[in-house]
Amino acid sequence: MTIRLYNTMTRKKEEFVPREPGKVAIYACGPTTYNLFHVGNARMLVIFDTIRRYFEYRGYKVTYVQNFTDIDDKIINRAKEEGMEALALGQKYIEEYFKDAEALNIKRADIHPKATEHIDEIIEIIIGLIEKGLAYEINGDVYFEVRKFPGYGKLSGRSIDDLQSGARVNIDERKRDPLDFALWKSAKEGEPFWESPWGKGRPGWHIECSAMSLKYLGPNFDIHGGGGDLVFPHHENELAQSEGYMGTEPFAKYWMHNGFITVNQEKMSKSLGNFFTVRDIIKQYPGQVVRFYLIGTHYRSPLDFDDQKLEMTSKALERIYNSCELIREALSRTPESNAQGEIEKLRQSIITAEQNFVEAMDDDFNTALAIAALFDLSKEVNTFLSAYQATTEGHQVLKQSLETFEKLGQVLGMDLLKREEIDDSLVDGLMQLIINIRTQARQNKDWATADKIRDGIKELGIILEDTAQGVRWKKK
RNA sequence: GGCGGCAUAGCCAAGUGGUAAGGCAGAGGUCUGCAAAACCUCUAUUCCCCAGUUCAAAUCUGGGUGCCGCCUCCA
Repeated sequence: MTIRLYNTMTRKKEEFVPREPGKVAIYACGPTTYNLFHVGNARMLVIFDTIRRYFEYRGYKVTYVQNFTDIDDKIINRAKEEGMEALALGQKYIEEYFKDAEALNIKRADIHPKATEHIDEIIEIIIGLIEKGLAYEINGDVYFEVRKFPGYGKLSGRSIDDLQSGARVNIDERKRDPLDFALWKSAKEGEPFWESPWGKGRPGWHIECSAMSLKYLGPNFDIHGGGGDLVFPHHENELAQSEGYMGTEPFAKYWMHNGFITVNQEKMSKSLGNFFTVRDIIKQYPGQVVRFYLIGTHYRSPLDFDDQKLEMTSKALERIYNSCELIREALSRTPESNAQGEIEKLRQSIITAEQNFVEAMDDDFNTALAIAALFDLSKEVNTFLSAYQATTEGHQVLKQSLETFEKLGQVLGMDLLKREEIDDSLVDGLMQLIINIRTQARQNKDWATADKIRDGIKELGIILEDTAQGVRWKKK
């Protein structure tokens, strides 16, 4: 079985054949660091993190690079508003980035390069492009000449003429073609700058990613990813520069793009202002719920965001948490070696679950289907448990199912063995007290008091469960 | 104007030729002091509409309708 993935370049699912056997080199365009990131950004981050985890699970040695664009117009403007240095602002939001990423269980990339730390490499590529006649300088600005690169438009599936007919605004008379884009921008008064052969200035957006991906992954690396809105112009331009500079193709073997998060069916974006930051959402929902929600839909489909859906996701996830908890409770019982029941069936279910999981993920990372395999296993486990007499052999297979939940969960970046709660030690303490009082009442068969307590705290959003192993409580 | 995507139950969502996964919500039952959790059963004769290809279509083709994205910074 091999992994198949959808390549934006060919608009088809293709079999994944790595550049080097057993290794995968992935580059994903990360966010511009002028703000806290929102759910839309989170989707891209979680998806590529999951893809990376899956390759690792399948035994590949992965090199995952995710950059930060830490210098550009938006950062400069934002810095002015906040009265900060542009570079310091970029750095600040990089730090904030890691806090939210951690909440979503997004692993650190192997390398997190920053644009501002690769100015030399960028300049070197621009020089090369000018030498090859693919770029030209005008008064300290350097532009890439799209007409000189024959393949321009191949990624986004458009011709230069199509693009021009729909071009909106902003025709710079100095450019040879309206679609020519900046490789180097001369610095205006008060802007941060670096020295270059064309004077003081800073790099254009697209060239940064060419420089960083080529530096860390080399030519013809495996997967280049990002949000669907980067296909044009960002990735198209990046491709043109990189292949033009290298003189070989392809720059990247597979291009992967995720669909957008929408709000009321409209794309969530910083520019529309209809965004929710991860920082805000995780005040109400654990990061694991947010992540589970993000991978509950295939990565190329649009995903509409609202509270109700997080609520549903939270309930669904609860099902798996419950299963794992039931297993652990069962395991805490002392096994008596006797009858064997449905052990073989459960053992088979574990194998089937993992097979289905792999099959789903192999098919263009179908996380939604992969999750269904976990639900199936959850059901099998619960069924097994409902008539379980603790046995040594039974314990063994239960342990195995628990390990499967853990392992496959981790591939998705989920810790299924631990229900994540928003911590609150005061509530924990109070709950212990309340449960003790209620238990006392129940022992006295004072059902009225017991029910009054249970109904009362339910109003407050806490559910009590009386189980054979004791009282459990959880937030609704 | 150009390019691309999507349309599956009350809701979310898989499914690219073989007769509709999974989750949430809902109904009934088992269990329980009563609940909850868990388990069992049920909940789309049908996949936006119309034609066509085929023994066979949610899946392929043509034509509609509706929604969305890209063509400007955006994951």
